[in-house]
Amino acid sequence: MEKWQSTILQSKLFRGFTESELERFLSKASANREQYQKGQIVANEETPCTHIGIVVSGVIDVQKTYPSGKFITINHLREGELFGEVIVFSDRKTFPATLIAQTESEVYFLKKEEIMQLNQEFPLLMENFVQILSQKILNLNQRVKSLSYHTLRQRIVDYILEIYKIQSTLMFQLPVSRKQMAERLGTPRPSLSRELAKMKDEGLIDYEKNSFKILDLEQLETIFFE
Amino acid sequence: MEKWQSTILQSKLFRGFTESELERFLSKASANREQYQKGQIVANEETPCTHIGIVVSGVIDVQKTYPSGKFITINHLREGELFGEVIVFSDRKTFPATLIAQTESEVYFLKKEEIMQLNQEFPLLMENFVQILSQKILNLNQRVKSLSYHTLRQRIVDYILEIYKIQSTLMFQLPVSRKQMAERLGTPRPSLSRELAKMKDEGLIDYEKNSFKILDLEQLETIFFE
DNA sequence: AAAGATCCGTAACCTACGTTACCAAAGGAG
DNA sequence: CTCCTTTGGTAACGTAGGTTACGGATCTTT
Repeated sequence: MEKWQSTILQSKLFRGFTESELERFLSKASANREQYQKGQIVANEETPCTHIGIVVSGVIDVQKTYPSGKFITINHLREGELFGEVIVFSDRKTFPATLIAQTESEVYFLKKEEIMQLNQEFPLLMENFVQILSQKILNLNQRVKSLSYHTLRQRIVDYILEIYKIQSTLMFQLPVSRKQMAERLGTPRPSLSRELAKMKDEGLIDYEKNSFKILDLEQLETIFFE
Repeated sequence: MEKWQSTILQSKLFRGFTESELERFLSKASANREQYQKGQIVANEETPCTHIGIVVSGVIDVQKTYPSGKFITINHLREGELFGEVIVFSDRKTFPATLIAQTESEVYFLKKEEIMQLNQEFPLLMENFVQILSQKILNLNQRVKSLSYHTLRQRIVDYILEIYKIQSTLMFQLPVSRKQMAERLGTPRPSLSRELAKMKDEGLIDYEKNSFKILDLEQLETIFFE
């Protein structure tokens, strides 16, 4: 089995495939590999997207362009990673960002229609595909949730209640340092300290070092409604 | 064609199906409709999710429960709406929230395995399914983007640049009132006025009533990097 | 044990921006 | 035209929380 094939085998799209299954699949799909030089455009923003791509080798940058022409790199795609999987089957049929080879790269392309066709013979492919999308949604939901809190205290309470749910006890050890906790909550450490102190003052929680205790669960939850 | 069937036909999952196709589909799938009284639980939080549900009649509330037992209703599912579609194929196999009938309701269930099987004969089903997920991701991305801005000015600039992209001119008419714009940006109107005035002061933009003019595009974009 | 280095809490300061209030301009309705 | 409602600008105030600085505690290295 060639190297590019084993790379593809490791992508989430082919999870669970055996080597022979993959080879059988590849023999039925149209051979569609492309090479890119460093700096070469793989796909331009607003360009139609008709294939899913799997990075076989190299690194591909995802760049968002601003009206003035400046851009920022918002992601790096490495070996085995996918792109276009969200776009091909959506209403919006064009790339939301530019893909550009950061190093010399190779990409395997899989046409939308082929995925649908080969589906019968390789149901696992579609199952993987759907799972990739589902997982993405769950992650985004999580992200939206934490971004939706508009006060630091809400994020703190959310975090504390999460631990409470896992450990099922009102007294628990904080599994991380203050510094880590602050990072996780996306706030500077002094702000976290201050807010925790305030909450202790108000009798909502108590703590000493990393031993925490929830004093007023009901009250804690009310802050989500503010 | 019975009423419940035409309701299902209007759900996104069966978009593009003809009546006869749907009937053929339903005859091959296991008949799986359930009735619920008002207040009856359709699915409990943290309970395994093995089916996709389509609301045939009535309204079903989606409720998130807090540790203390209190809950909030985060969504209402009406006729033709889906649930479980994100969960069935993901790692997390359990419901993230409780489903409870707000009125007397009926639900059509479609087993995960059946979707995969009937896939060959009804490829449109899977295509619709994938499209539903894709669309959801795009919406969530949009949501994350706008939530990610942590200053009012960033949201304002994002909004202005959006109009600029559409109209492709540095001078344009604002298509909405200040009040509407403020709502869209999720900020009180006085805050918006103040910030706009500040930006005019700083020479970034100019405006008079609803006639806007971008004076320093480069400078405007830099605020995304702060 | 001494000397850094890292972690944590506290306090002072400052900025963004929500809130409220008030007034002017604009648009309808009589 | 007058009266009233809606819309928009401005200013004063309050608060959350980011920023910086510092001092004490804990941990590590030699």
